[in-house]
Amino acid sequence: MTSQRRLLVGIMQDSPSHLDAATLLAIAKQRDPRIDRATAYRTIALLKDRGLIDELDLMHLEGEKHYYEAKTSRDHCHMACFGCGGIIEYASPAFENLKREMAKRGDFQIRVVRLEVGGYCRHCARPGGKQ
Amino acid sequence: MTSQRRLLVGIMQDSPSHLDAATLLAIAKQRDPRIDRATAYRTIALLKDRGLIDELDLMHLEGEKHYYEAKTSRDHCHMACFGCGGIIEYASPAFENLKREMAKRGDFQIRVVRLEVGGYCRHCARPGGKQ
DNA sequence: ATAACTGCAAATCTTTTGCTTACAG
DNA sequence: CTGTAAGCAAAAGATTTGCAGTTAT
Repeated sequence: MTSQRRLLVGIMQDSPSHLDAATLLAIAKQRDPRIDRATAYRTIALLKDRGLIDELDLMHLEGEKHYYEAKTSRDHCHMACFGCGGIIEYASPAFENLKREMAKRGDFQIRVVRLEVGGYCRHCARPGGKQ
Repeated sequence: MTSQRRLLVGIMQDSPSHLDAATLLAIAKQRDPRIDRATAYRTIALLKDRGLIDELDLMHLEGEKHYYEAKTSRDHCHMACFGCGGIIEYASPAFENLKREMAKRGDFQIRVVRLEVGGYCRHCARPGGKQ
């Protein structure tokens, strides 16, 4: 792995939030101004292929871009609030069970799982809305 | 709902497969040649807001476009095969349970759920790959 | 009337590609 | 050496927007 790739992976691991390609590139440029967009995108594609990062859409809350996060040991889902734009991560045994069930009953070799939920968080909850 | 919207919804309901915006537009144009791209996109956005259709990415198997399907009574997940490009739909009580659990334990009013899985189907299964 | 919908053309935004030079094993 | 990676500039693809004219309530 080259230094540029290490740099990009490091940024993703360090970041507390989910970064889109443009933001990731901007941060990388602070440390090495000549990193190019193409390099960022090519590296992202490569890391995604190797299963080192996950790609998210976060319900396209702000445009069509994608977000990335370093893969963690435990898969988790993302709940995106249409009210405040916040992202809540959620992991549970029930999610693991569902994955196992899909792999087995669906006879499918799972490589990537993406579970995203859109709605309203505790603070933005709508009085009327139940589900 | 205007006639154009009815037309677009009708196409989505009738289609056995998942349509992207461009294909949807092409089909609609066969019936009414002056429907414009903008109308298709605006209608899609509106239907999505009202919860009448679901938007899918299908793991971006062929580019960054989105796919749409008329909302069904039962949420289901989509398994996209990296080998043959096929899409398998999968619904199960375990999925429903997970949704309930997320809403309750995460204290979240769910409006949209999108569960997409990428990997290899029965026919494209890789000898070595287990998960 | 008043508000919502449409077509058309142009713009925007994100991501990808071709090509040449620079590096790493 | 030989293949892979990086920079640069231009292209491609999907979706959105401004505006003027049309339709529906």
